[in-house]
Amino acid sequence: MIPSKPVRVRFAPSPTGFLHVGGLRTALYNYLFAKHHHGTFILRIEDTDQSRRVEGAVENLIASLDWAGVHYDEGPHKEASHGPYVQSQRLEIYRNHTEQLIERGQAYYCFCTPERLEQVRQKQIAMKVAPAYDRHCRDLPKLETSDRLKAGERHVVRMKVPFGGETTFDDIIRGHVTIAHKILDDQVLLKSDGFPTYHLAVVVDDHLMEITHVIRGEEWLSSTPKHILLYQYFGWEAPRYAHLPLLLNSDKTKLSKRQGDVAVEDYRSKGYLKEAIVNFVAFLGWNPGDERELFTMEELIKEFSLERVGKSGAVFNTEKLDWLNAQYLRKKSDHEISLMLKEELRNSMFSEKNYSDEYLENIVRAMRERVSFVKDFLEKSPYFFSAPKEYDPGVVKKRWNAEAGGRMKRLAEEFAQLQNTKKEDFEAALERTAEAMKINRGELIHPLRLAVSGTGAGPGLYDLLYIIGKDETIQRIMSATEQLK
RNA sequence: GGCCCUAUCGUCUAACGGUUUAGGACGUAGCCCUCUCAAGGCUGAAAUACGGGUUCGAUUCCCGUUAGGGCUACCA
Repeated sequence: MIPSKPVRVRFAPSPTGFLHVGGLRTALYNYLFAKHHHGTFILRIEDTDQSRRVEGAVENLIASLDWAGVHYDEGPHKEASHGPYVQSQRLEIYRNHTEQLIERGQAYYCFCTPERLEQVRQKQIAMKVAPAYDRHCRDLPKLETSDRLKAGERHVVRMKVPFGGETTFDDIIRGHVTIAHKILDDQVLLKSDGFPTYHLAVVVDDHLMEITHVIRGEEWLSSTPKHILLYQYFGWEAPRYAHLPLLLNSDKTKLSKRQGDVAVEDYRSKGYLKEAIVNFVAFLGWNPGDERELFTMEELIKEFSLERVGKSGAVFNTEKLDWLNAQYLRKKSDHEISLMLKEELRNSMFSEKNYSDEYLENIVRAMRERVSFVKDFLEKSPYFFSAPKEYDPGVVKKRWNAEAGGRMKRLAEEFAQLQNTKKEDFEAALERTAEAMKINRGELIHPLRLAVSGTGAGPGLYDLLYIIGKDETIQRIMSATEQLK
C-alpha cells in the first residue's frame, strides 16, 4: 500500500503506570509503519482521566520506549508543530470543538446526575434491555438548557447519535466492519470536570495532528463508528484504521498482570536484551511471510506491513523469547558481553571482588554457547568467581571413587611442575599422568572437573583450568580431596 | 444479555481454491558429535474446532453451531 499523504501515526497510551508489552507492540507497529513509509511517529499522552493519574508514569513510558529503540519524532519533550502532545494541556481545544458540535445540534448538554443514570441502568437491566443512556436531555428546550447552565448546574456534553442507519468502515486488518447506530450510546464527549472523554479527544487530536493511520488495539474496534460519526460531524476526513489483535495469557484470556509480568520494565530487569524483546513482540501477530526468524529493527522497518498482520490473538509465551535472547546474546562480541557481565557482577554477591577484563573475557569465551542470559554466567558457572563450597552429590556419586583422591593429588603434583600454563600445557600434563597411571584420561578429567568446579557441567576442562589458573587449580584440588574422602 | 471480532501442531505462525503425504520456528522425544554441559547436525511425535453448502477441487469462499476474546462508564 502506498499512501498518498505523508504518513503520520501515533502511539497514544494513557499514563497509568508502566509500559505494557501489548503497548510496546502497538508502539512498535506504529513506529515500523511510520519508518517504513518515511513518515512521522508521534507519542501522545492520553491523560484525560484525572482519577487515574500516576506520578512518573509518563517518564517511565518514555524510558521504556527509548530503551526498546522505539523513538518518537514528535511528542512530550520533543514539541513540534502539532503540540502540545499531552491531552491535559489541550483542554481549551476540546471545549471549542465541543461548542461547535452543540451549535450545529450534533451534541447537547446533559444534566442527568450519576444517581439518575444508575437508576435508569438498573431499570434497563431488570427489564432485560441493553443498558444505554435514555437520551433524557437530548431534546431539552433551549431556554431550560441555558437557564440551568447559567445556574451553574453540573453537566456533561453528549454526542447525538442518529437513531437509524449504520456505519461501515474498512479496517486494514479486518476488512469491512459494520455497526448499527441504534446500538450506539449518546456517548459523553465532555465530562463534568471539563476534561474530554477518549472518544472526543482521540478524534480531535488525530485530526489536528494530521494522523493518517490509526493503529491501535482491538478493544477499540466497536467504538470506531462513534469516532467516524464525529469526523463526519466535524466535516473531517477520517484516518485509515488498523485494529491489532490482542496479546493473551496462556489460557487465552486478555494478557493481564495476574498471570505474569506484563511490564516492559519487568523483562528488562530479568535480563532480556532489547533486540530479543523487539524481535519477539514484532512476531506476535506479524511475520515476514518466509522462514526467517531473526530480525533487527532495521530489517523490521524494511519488511513490515500492516497487510501481513494477523487477525487472531497471540499468546505471550516466553519460551521462544528465551531462545531469541540466547541468539542475540551470541551475536555480541566477547568484549560487549564481558561489559554486561561486569555490570551483572557489580550487582551480585561477588560485587566486592575485582576481576580483570581479560579474565572476564576468557569466561565469556568459554561460556557464551552455554548461556541464554548474562545472569546465567553467574548461575551456571559460579566457580569462576569463587571456589566451590559444595560438590554436586549426583556427580560425586558418579565420578568420585576411592582412587580419585590419590589420583587428584598426583595430578596436582604434575601441575605444580608446569612452567607454562596454557590450556595445552594442562592437557599435556593430564595426558602424561593418565598414561603413567595406565588409566583412561576420563578417570582424571571427570573427578578433576568436579574438584575444580563442584559440578559436572561446564566448558571444556582445559579451558576451565587455564582460566582459573595453576595455583587456584591446585588449591581447589587439595581442598576437594579434603572434603571428598 | 446485546453488538462486534476471531478460530491451522502445546506456543508463534506459513499456505492468499489445485504445486500439500498442511511448511517453518520455539518447546518436546531420540540419535550423532563429545571429557561433562551446552552449541551444532540429523530424525520423530504434534494442527486445519464441528456441521452444512459453493466448486471438478476446499485450510483457503459462504452459512450455521461451538469455543474464545473485545465492547457495552462522566476508564482509556
